[in-house]
Amino acid sequence: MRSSKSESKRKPLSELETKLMRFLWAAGPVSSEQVREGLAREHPMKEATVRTVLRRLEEKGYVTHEVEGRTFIYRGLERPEHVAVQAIRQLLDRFCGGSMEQLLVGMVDQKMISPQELNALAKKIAQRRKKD
Amino acid sequence: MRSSKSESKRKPLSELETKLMRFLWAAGPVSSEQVREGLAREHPMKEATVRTVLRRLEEKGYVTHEVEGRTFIYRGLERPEHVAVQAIRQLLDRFCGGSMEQLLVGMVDQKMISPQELNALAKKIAQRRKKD
DNA sequence: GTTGTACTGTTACAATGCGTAGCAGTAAGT
DNA sequence: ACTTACTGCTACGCATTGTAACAGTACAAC
Repeated sequence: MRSSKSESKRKPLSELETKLMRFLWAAGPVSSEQVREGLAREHPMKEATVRTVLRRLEEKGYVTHEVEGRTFIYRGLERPEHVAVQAIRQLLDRFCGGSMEQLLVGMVDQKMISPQELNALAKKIAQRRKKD
Repeated sequence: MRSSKSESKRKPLSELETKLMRFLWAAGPVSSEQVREGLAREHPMKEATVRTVLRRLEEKGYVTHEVEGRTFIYRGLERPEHVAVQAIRQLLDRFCGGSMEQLLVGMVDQKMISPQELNALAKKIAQRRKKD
C-alpha cells in the first residue's frame, strides 16, 4: 500500500526563500524590516521585496505571523532539520527506491561521512533516544 | 580560490527529467523511442518531446549518448544514489549548518528510520567497508 | 538516382516560478 | 487633519519546464 505523503507535497524553497528561512530560524520571530536589515550585507533588498518573499513563504506554509501592534512578526513554522528530512524523503523515493541503506552507502561512497563517523553517530543517537 | 565542487553545482533535475532518469537507470542504455514507449502509460509524450528532455539532460550532464548506426543510445552517467547524495549535501549546508548529526537526529525524530535500524545499518556498512 | 523513411538539429511557445518592486489603502500617532 | 508606518494588491522581466513542430540529412528501397 502507498504511504500517505500528503504534507510532504509542499512546494520547495527557492534560493532566496531559503536565505530568509535561515535568518528566521537563527534570529527568531522578527519583523520584515528586521529581516531586511539582517540580510542587508548578504543580499540587499527593498522592504517590499522582503515582504513579498515572506508572504510567499507563508503561502507555502513555512512561516506564520502574528500581529504585534501594526507590525507583522514572522516566525518559522518548522525546525530546519525537518525541512531537510522532508526533502530527503523525496530523494529516497526518487533515487534510491526507498532504500535507506542504498542512500547511506551512497553517502559513505562519496565520502560525505566515513563509516566510522556514521557508526559513532548512530550509536550516540540510539543511546540518547533510549532514555527519553 | 574557488573550491573544486564544480560538479555539485549542476542544475537540479525537474520532475519530468527525474522520470526519464529513473527509466534510464532501470532500463539501461536505450533509444529515445524506447524511452517514449517505456513511459507511455505513466506519462505519454511525443517523440520530439522525449528527445528534447533527453537533450536537456545531456546538457545538464546527467546522461550521455553513443551513436549506434543513426540512432542515439542514451545512458545515465551517474548512479542514482550519487545524485541523491549530492542533493543531500546541499540540504546539509542549507538547513543543518553542515551538521550530519543534526540531520540524522532529524531523520530519527521524524521516524524516517528508527535508532535501531540506523545503528544496524551503520554497523553493517562499517563492517562491509573494512575489507576494502 | 530519385524517393521515402528514419533520425537528428533547431526553434518556438505557453505556463509557471522567482526576484524585484511600485502603488494604493489604512490605521496610528501628533 | 496630516504625516507616518505598515500591509494588500498588482506587475513585470527573466529563466525554467513541458510541449512540440519543422527543417535537414543520411540510408534504404526501388
